[in-house]
Amino acid sequence: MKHTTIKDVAKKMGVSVSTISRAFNDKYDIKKETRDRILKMAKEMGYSPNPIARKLTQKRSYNIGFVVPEFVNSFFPEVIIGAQEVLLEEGYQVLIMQSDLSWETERKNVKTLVDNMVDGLIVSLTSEEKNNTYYKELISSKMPIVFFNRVVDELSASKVLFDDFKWSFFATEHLIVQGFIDIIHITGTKSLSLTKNRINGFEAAHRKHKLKVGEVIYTGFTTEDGERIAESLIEREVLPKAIFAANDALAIGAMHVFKKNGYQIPGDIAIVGFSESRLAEHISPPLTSVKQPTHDIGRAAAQLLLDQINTTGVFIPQSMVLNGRLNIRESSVKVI
Amino acid sequence: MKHTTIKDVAKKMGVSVSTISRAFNDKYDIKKETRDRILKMAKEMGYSPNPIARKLTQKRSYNIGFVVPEFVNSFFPEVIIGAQEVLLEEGYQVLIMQSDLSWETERKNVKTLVDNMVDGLIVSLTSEEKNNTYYKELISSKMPIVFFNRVVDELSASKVLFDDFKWSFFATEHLIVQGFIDIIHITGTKSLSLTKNRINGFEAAHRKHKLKVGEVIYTGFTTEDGERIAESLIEREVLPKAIFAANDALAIGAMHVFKKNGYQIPGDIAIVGFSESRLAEHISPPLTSVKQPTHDIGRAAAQLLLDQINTTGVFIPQSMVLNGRLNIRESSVKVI
DNA sequence: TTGTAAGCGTTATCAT
DNA sequence: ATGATAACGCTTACAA
Repeated sequence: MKHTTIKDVAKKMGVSVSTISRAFNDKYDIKKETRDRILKMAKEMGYSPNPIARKLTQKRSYNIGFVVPEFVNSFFPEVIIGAQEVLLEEGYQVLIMQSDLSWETERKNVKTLVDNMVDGLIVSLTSEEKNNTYYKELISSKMPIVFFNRVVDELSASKVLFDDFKWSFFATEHLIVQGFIDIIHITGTKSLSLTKNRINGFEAAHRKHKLKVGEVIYTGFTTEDGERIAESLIEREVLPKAIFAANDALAIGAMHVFKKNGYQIPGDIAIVGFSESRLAEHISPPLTSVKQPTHDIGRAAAQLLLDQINTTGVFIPQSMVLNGRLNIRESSVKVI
Repeated sequence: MKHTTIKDVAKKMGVSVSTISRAFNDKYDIKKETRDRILKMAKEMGYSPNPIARKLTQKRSYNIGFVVPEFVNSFFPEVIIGAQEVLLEEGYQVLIMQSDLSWETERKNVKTLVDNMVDGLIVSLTSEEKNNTYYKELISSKMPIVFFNRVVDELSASKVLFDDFKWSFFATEHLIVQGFIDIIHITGTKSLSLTKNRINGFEAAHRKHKLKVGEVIYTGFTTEDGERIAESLIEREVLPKAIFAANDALAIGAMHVFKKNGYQIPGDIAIVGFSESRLAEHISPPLTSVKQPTHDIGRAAAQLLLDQINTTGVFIPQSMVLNGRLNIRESSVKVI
């Protein structure tokens, strides 16, 4: 089964290749009648323009590249689905690549996508330091690109953001209001600004309530990291009264260890997570967590990207901040 | 920042384009010395061959397409990561597309990937009926392709399988041995053969133990489906003693509803899941489930695909069946 | 309205 | 060992 080419169709119909081409690209003058005839014949012969060849002459590929640091947690898949909804609607296909938390892999992924001439990119960084000059060049080469979740200020591109400071503040304040003092914040990669913002929110809540600012412990972002920290906490003389974790995986890992060691949650220690995962309401006790609007983040990123793609003149990068919600569940509610 | 082309380099170095080309494709005769000189210069100028143009003349793209029905549950992401491990090693990039449980989207995804000239495809079907003739044509057009998880016998391609019958049998037998009789099996899409195989295993275990075969209830594969079924079960006069769910989402949904209505698990009703998810050991009570070797499924699929890609003569499709494990946890252990 | 032919960035065949 | 040039499948001035 050889691929039918434009020439085959042209020959068969006794017209020139350009006529065929025109039939497939509405913008040229072509008699409606002949166009219909060509399209019909093409369908019969199973012909459709080879996108590779098309890309070589044109600019557009109608493919969008989506690069995420990982996708085992449902956060990124949910964002992707949101983006895909609006992109498919507009006739774009979404090519997804995951970086396995490695900036080298991320770099390769972006390169592959760019080489494949995607019309735009939606990216969440693995690192906020490593690929910056690369992205700068990419941006100044006019590649439409939108960052989300893990972004860096320095890059002048559109961004979809979440107010980590604010929601971290609310989450912490919730614990304080419930009467838990002596709260520890466990968080992941130090260098990410979402980490910094969450820490700032954590501290601000303490200051507002005139409390001594709680300890911050750095680790990774996985369940295993949460377990490790909980174990080290248990070895201490006194346990904190509450833990505010920078994501649900961390919270769930810690919770697991505490329960295994006979501690009551929230009785002995209360727990709050962040970026609510699917597990939150199904684990025991149900986990209080900050819900990010994953779906909408994806949709917004896609929209911003389309705006940029469709802008002919100079494009001014936009930043959008989306709103969240604190879902209060049993894990953080003071038992009397 | 225009893209540097082969001509730019050729002109700059005063050699012909073919020499440059040769330098980048080892297989040609070229003096080592000049090749090194060219490669060095190319790097300086930031030149690398344009893969689009390359694809137009060659066959290979060194891209592999990966199509999954969904990826919110961690099953597919884990498989992808496994496959990516071996593929990246071999210099391939992995383009992922998700079909959103729609066979139309799946069809478009595969087409996009094929149009982009991927060297091979790894696919898990959304439906076992819908795209068959399409895949048949694809296969007979010599596109290397490996199916996994959701496959159809009819298609003669390599497959990575899991012995659903066997593990369903074991899971059911475990419940029987624990003393639970009156077991109900809830399962998803009727038309999938993995569904049928799991049902067969469920029934075979009953027959082996000379028990009346339990009821089978069809629904979808989501947490919400599990919740709905549990509710309808509660409305009945008598509750079954145990539930064997065809996946963890279903099990967890059902569990959630039972707990909310005050039923003890496993006291009032025992539960077993399938395709162990991350949640299994973190929910309460921890869920007994059949663990599939997700990682290895991915690796095996990738290996099979590479074998096919690297076979010059006729390729004989291979099928691999991977082994699982029944992780017994609290949710299915008889309380005395 | 349609055809001719140059060009997109490579690789591959044939000379030299 | 290297250079010229056709070819890959398509788009797009430019002509007709």
